[in-house]
Amino acid sequence: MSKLTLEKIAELSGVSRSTVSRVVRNHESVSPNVRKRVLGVIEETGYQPNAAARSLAGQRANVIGLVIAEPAQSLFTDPYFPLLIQGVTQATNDYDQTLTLFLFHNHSDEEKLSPRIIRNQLVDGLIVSGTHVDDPLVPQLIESNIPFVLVGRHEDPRVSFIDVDNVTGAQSAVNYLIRLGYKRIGAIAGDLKNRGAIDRLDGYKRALRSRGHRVDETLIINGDYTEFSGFQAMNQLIEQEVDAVFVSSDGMALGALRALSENGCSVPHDIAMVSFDDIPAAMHAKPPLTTVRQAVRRTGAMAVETLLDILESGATPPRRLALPTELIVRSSCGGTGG
Amino acid sequence: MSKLTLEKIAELSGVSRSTVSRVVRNHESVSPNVRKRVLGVIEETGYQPNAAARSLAGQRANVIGLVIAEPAQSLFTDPYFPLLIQGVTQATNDYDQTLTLFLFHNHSDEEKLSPRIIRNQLVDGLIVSGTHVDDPLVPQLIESNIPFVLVGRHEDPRVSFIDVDNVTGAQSAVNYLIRLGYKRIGAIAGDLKNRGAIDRLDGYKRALRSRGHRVDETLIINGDYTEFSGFQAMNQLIEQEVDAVFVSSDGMALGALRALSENGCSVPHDIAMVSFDDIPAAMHAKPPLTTVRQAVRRTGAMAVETLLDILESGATPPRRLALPTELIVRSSCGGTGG
DNA sequence: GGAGAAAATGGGATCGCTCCCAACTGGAAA
DNA sequence: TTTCCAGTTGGGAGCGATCCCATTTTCTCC
Repeated sequence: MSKLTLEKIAELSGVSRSTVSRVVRNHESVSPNVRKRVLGVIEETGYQPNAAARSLAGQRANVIGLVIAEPAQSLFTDPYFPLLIQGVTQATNDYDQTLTLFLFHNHSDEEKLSPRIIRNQLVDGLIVSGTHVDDPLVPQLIESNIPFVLVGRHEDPRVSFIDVDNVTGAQSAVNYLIRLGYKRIGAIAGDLKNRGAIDRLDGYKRALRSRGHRVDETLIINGDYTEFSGFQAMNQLIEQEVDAVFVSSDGMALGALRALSENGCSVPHDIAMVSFDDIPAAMHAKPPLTTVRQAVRRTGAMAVETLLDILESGATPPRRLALPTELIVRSSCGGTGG
Repeated sequence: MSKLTLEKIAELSGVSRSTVSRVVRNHESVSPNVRKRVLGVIEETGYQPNAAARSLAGQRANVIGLVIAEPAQSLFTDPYFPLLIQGVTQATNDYDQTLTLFLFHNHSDEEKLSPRIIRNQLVDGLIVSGTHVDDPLVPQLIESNIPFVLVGRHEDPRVSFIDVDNVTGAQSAVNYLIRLGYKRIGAIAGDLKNRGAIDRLDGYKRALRSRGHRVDETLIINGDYTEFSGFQAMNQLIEQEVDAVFVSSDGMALGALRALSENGCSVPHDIAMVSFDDIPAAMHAKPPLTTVRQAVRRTGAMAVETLLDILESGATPPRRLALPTELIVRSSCGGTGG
């Protein structure tokens, strides 16, 4: 079949190019019967507007970009990004947007790709996740005037973001441990280049302080969100004789559990554990993990909705949202969960 | 800064639009000193060609699409797709291509998206994964003449694909069990709408037959690649008093391991296990899994390379590649692995 | 040194759409 | 009936590249 263009549809329905365009965009006034006729032809022929021409001529391409600026180690270890991608694609499908994925595997990718992303005009706007604190990408994006939504909060007041309330979530988890009577509560933190990891650790500290406990830095071990780093960190913590641990992600908690079991420690009998994320595997761990649930898919979908809103109504005022978390009680702390 | 176009670069370097275009595309003849001058201006200004204009005017947009036609249940349970995405993005970054991601969450997505993908001219070509046997998408793509590479083999001789040699891989795994002396070997299959799952089961059967064993259909349980389905399937198999199991994916093997441990069966003492994939968690399972490694990232990268080759040299003859697998011996079968 | 070929360069036409303004329509008001 | 205006409709002018052909420059060789 020959290539379908606006012009061809116009010809077939006996109107002009402009009118067909108006019908397709569903804008401005077109008389009902002309509209119906044109829609009929479009339906029949299966016409789809050419995206490239569209974005060349007008301002919108209906393409949004998802940037994952993570050096990607945990990309497959941890289901966070897959879930985020799911949420984002779900929403882009619903809103008839096309998704372009930019995944930085290392710094040179970042340097190579970011100018392209910014000046290419391939995308109408961007959803940006996995950035580190002080990531140079964010200021670059601000300066370039490209509309974008960050996943995770940011200090700059001009930035729109969707955040998960990590501080409060972590705080509630640690409060729960304190309430159950644990005294010597360690923490396994995530990669502290990461805003979320910082906030979770901050929540841990706040909970301790607000209940009159001292924060003992020797009880805080840094990991990097991988299962293995959780394993290593837990092995260090065991020597500190903690009676409970707050682990910043379920993925690391799984590693921590493995370390404990290899050392003959029973959970929660010898050491209690709370973690963060509520990934599917958390429920099936041994013992099932008490963990702070964050709605990752929801976050992705919200990011898309927020970006589309910005695209339609402008970037000011910046949209700043914090999604709540929920403590899912299972048996890894003893207590109510059984 | 005002918008950078070819014309502007031309002006700045004192040549014509066409010449700059030739420099950018790195085609045809341009005298060395002019080329150098133009490249200098491009470097200075940070010019990036407008992708939309490019694809409108020429034939290539340097955008390739990745279609994941999986109703996405296992998308985050199993690291297969994340790894594939990694491999693909790695390669698209290396080859200066942009990646557009199409994720079908359900059938209505597929129906809605596939015409758009095909006629939109958004992408130069497609990498298609997660399709079922008899998926209507494949014939549609063939008919539409859009260049594409399938991940996983396909009967139609016109289709180019990158396959993993699932039959041989499964066969070697089951042969290994047989060699170790196991007699009553069960199987937990993947979703049999899936070519790979069929092939793995086929490999299992071939191995049995080639060693003179009978295939007992009551020892074959179907799962769907999720951890939970592995758990359920194993619970059924226990009653069949098997002494070994071939599990079609590590994700299901993890569930099977859980079922066994809950039933007080020790691995490999009471029941031996081999599985497929060699995901990162396989190494950390208890006991570490003997499993067939498939190079998923490599598959993704190969798919990109193959597609680019097709884009450059035409789709005929179809490219058909099978990647080898490797049996990684750990301790879940007893035997050499310790 | 000049003819002819090859290499380098320039500019018009074009891709398929949106934007904008002009022109046409028909009904209400004068 | 004429005038006016809102509601429609049509078509020209780009958007920023590529492609192709025409033109100019440079090289080669007799």
